[in-house]
Amino acid sequence: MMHYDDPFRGNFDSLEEFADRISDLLQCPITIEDANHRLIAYSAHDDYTDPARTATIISRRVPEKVINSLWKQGAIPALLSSRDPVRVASISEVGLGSRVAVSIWKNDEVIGFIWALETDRALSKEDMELLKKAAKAAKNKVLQLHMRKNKKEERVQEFFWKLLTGHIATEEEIKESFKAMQIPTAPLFSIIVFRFANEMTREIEKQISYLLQTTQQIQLLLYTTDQSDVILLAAPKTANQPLQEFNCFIESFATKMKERFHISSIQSGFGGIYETYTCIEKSYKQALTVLKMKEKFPAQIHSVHGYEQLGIYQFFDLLLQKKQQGEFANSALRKLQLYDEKHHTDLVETFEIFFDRDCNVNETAKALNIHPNTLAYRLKRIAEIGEIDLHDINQKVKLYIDIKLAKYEALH
Amino acid sequence: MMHYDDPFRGNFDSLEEFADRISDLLQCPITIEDANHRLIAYSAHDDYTDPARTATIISRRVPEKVINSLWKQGAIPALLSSRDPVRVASISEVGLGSRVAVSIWKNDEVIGFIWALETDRALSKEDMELLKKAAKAAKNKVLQLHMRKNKKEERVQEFFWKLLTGHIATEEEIKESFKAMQIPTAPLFSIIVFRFANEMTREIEKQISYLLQTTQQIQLLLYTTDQSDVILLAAPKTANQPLQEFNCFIESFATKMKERFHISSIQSGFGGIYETYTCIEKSYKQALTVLKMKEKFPAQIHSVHGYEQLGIYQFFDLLLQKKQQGEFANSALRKLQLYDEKHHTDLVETFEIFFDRDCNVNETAKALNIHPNTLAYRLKRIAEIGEIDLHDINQKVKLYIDIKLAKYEALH
DNA sequence: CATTAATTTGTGGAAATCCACAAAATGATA
DNA sequence: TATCATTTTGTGGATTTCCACAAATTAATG
Repeated sequence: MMHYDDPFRGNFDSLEEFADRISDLLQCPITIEDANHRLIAYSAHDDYTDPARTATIISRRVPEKVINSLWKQGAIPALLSSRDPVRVASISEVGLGSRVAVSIWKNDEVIGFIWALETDRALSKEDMELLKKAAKAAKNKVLQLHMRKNKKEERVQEFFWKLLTGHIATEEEIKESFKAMQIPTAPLFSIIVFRFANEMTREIEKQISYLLQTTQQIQLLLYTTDQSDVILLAAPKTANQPLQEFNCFIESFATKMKERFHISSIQSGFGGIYETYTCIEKSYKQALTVLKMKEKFPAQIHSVHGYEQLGIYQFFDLLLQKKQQGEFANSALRKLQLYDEKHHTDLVETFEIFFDRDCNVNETAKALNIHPNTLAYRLKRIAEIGEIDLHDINQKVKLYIDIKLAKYEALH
Repeated sequence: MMHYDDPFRGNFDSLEEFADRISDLLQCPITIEDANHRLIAYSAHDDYTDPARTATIISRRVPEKVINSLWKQGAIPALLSSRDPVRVASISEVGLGSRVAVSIWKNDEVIGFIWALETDRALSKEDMELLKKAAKAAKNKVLQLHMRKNKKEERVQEFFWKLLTGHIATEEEIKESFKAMQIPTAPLFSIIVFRFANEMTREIEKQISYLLQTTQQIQLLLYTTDQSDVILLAAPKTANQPLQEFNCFIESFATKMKERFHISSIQSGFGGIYETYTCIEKSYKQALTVLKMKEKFPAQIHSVHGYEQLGIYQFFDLLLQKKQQGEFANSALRKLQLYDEKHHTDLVETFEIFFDRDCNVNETAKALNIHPNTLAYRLKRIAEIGEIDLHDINQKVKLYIDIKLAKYEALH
């Protein structure tokens, strides 16, 4: 094998040609990916590749389970923190053979990776050095793609915000724009919003973007950020159980953010699942409603992400408006509140928890740390003082909603 | 028809002559009233007038029920706020044909009205302009009368309608009027509405009036009728149990009407109980809401008269609006409805009755004429098919409300 | 501080609910 | 018509709830 000072000096028409060159020099299959593990180029003269590489080439991106393994096992973190080649042991569970990888850098940012599969021999020190040089040489080629994508992204982002704010009126106009920007369409979709505890740094944003681009649980159509919110237009993979798919995706996203980046306390919500694009604004608003309600009623609905699962809290904004106009007086609640204040009792809270627990005496007593008979006594008093019939579901539900509504109002 | 610059330039000996002049120009019957709808003058050359006009001329005042209709329908408010002619669609219930009216102004005060009946043709733009000129020309003549009668009290019924339609803005103004008309005031009050099955005859109206005047269960402040409704402004005798007092009064009123006059099937409702008179309009609307809800949900709330006792049905109008905008999708309900339709089952109804009966298994089973175990089985199926947790009160309440709301929508 | 009312906890038995299982009835389908 | 899945009804026993009563504790008041 000959070693020039710079074996990649020449001009290459395409990255494919470049990949083939590396492959020739190292005598092993080469794959080049962008920062989001999308396939950019691969060498063609190879007679053996492992299942992971095959799948990557077929789907033009690295399979999610492979990415996950590489994260867990530490390869990707290493590549993101060092400019030196990294050897990756084989991971048979995901069909990944032993390989060496190096990251492609532009200033302080990773913009891609080169992978060299060790088919029949381990790469030597010199080979590793060569690979490192290759990464440097690939920089400009990859950068061009990167730049192009960035420019396109900006246009797309603006378009997305138009959708979110309802500034494109007709379905056709939207569909045309989707086509023009080569955004895939989907029969069903919803807006997902992730809300972080703090405003995101450039760094975190990149990591989130990475996670989203590489997920395969849902189909990501569009994506943008707004201060501490990450907003997605996402489609379920199948039309069968969209709610569950979204929920799974959200859960796993939160888990990954925690595991990989130690970012926890992410709140999330998604709006209604629609089939017409003019509903995007509505879905976005509903997603925001979910987040708002989670903030106000963390105990009741922390495990809920979908607008539909909000249940009665869906219409609390509406009710609050009316309530503040002086409608919906509830003298039962007023009497109970008065009594509570005067006698330092907790009748209102007792009823609230009682109803929260599906009117189950034992559970409620446990939750309140009181004897079941005490609860029975209190319920009797609630009926007397509030002059309500605790077997009349209408009265009960109204009182419950009014209690929650009062809480909601107080937190406003 | 000739159009002078001012066709009313000449001097008229009387307003009758003036009315005839307008009638000649517009080729339609003309009536001139003062601000209190007392007849001042009318044209004589007409061969057709509608019942409302006939009655007005005979009694020298516009019949109460006609005034009431005009308030409710918005014609009088429009005339009081604009100097332009207003077209009033015919109101057949009170024998009022289509007409155009214009108000007569002195500075910022309305001192009278001119009515032009559209007997066989609609008035043109030019005719309307002419009418407006006539109103200006009539000012001085009417003013003379107005001055003479200025001190005379406004008629009570019209005042009541102003209150009911929210056309008196300030509390003080209302209080002054109460004093001026020697209507007693009360610290608390509400609007009660009785709705009869048919429009009331003069005879029945007299009997009702008698019953109301002589009751001592509540204090009757004001009283009017509107087609088949009797509308009261009533105050409780004591501030202690106003709700109960109203309920008792309503029950006993219904009983008496039945016993003495064999009139049954009276629906009744009363609005919120307030202490400021500016809430009269609100209380009236709430009373009407009670009646509307009783009509739609007779089984649930037939024994309820007060708005507060409506419970969750208070906000059904609000929710329906949102529902029709495509919010509040409930996939659980959709699945259950689908299943019911496909398999001729009654899962939705089962859940509805179950929740109606406070989730009591035995009672529900009895109500549905099924074995308690059958109910248990159905509930299990409801949980499975609707994918809901029957111990999650939020999901249950939401499903219940959505079922009732769907019923409400269907009845609309 | 004594008294009284209101609240909490404890006990036990009647009533109900819940649950598992089985048998019977019904309905759809081929 | 036979077959299979679904639905309804029945039975019995473990568990829970409901209710009445009583004792103990706490709070409020003069």
